[in-house]
Amino acid sequence: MSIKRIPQVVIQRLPRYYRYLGDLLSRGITRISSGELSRRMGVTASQIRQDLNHFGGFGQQGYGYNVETLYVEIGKILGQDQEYRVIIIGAGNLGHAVANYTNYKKQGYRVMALFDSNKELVGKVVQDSLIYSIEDLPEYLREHRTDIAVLTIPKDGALDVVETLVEGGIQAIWNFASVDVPLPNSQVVVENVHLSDGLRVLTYRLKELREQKEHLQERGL
Amino acid sequence: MSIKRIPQVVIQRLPRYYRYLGDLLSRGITRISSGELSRRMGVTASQIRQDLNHFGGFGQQGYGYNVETLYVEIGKILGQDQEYRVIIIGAGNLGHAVANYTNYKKQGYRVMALFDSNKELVGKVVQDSLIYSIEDLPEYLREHRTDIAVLTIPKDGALDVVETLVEGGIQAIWNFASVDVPLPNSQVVVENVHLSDGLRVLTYRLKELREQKEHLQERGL
DNA sequence: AAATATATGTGAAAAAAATCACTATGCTCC
DNA sequence: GGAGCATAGTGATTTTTTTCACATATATTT
Repeated sequence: MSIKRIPQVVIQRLPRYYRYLGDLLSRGITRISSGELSRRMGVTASQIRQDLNHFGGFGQQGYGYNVETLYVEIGKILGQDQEYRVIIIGAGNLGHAVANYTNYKKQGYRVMALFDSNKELVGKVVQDSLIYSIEDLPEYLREHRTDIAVLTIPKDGALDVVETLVEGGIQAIWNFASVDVPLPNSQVVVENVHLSDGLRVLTYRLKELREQKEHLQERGL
Repeated sequence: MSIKRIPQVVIQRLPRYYRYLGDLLSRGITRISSGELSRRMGVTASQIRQDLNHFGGFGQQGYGYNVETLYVEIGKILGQDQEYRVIIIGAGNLGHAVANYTNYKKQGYRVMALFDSNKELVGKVVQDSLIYSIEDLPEYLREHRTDIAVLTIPKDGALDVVETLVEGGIQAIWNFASVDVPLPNSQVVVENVHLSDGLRVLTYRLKELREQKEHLQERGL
């Protein structure tokens, strides 16, 4: 109902709700209350209700939420009611992993092609998709409508590839190259993934945990 | 100086500062001001200064920050002054990718072994590390001090493996299995990675972008 | 059919995070 | 070595996010 902008933090929480609801759905659970969902997810019920309310009332007082309805509605918000054509630039292990992962269980993403600069890989097939030479990318983009490009290449060539992609009309880039891709212009959206960031946060918390332990030991516990 | 707890959001931003500083360092830039760094990173200078101040004054008025000092200091905060022994559970594409990625350029992480349930992979070598049978995991853990376990397996067996890991004394789990691992107890830290969450946020923003475009077209622009 | 229990939606309050704006310090250049 | 400039550190303010708490609506039970 509201014209008010949806806060970014809320958007970032939606995929997690979506996962949990999908899980409930596959287990045959048809109804869920914010309280029960909050217990399972480890967040507050209040936050769940407030988040969902940004998009309108999906629930019913005294009853809760219908799992399927809520799942579908959040899916729509996230754009999961459409199919996206995906290409993957970089057919190394990570490219393969993403190809597997993305095609998995028909989630609305279709990997159409992979590209690599290694001539030995060109012509091979991954998950029903062909690996092309990176040199064929401009031509491919001219001939095939493509929604999302995934970058699973080392950082060195990454920004050049981005230029090619943007010139070829790509509107969304999922970037795993270890370099931040700045927004080339307002006609493109970019999601920069830095796996190592998560690993470093983990290390921080491990350090913290160990320090805590030491403190306890010092006090003879 | 402070005993005050560091906000989680600040911790999550540190790895990004760390990356940018590492990049500056490798390009021979020895000094940087919060203003200049803010321009490069696309955040406010104020936020940078405030974030860093949680850990004490690393800068100097009228000069800025010494890139190397700041890099090293943030590294220490993140626990990058130590080496971590890593094992990878799941030697598929993602496991391989993480093995490559984690060992890269001697970043303080050493991949010691991989484990897989596929007998055909057992005995092979990835990045100087041997692939073991998953059945050997308990024994391995008894004999080798290990800091971090990475889970790159499908979600089905994931929680069982976590149990084995925790019983074996693992304190940190970096989980790529498509299921949230709840904190088994307060002696373990877990970082759940859901690649698809980022993809869905990207899709949301792509949808938004396209809707915006449509609106503009309707108004004849 | 009434009574009771449940659980949403939401305005208000509280807490957290980000930004502002200024002070004081040390650098740089003349 | 002094003047002016640049910039960190930081208290105050603003904005954003989260949580609280309750009125209302629906379901369920007796």
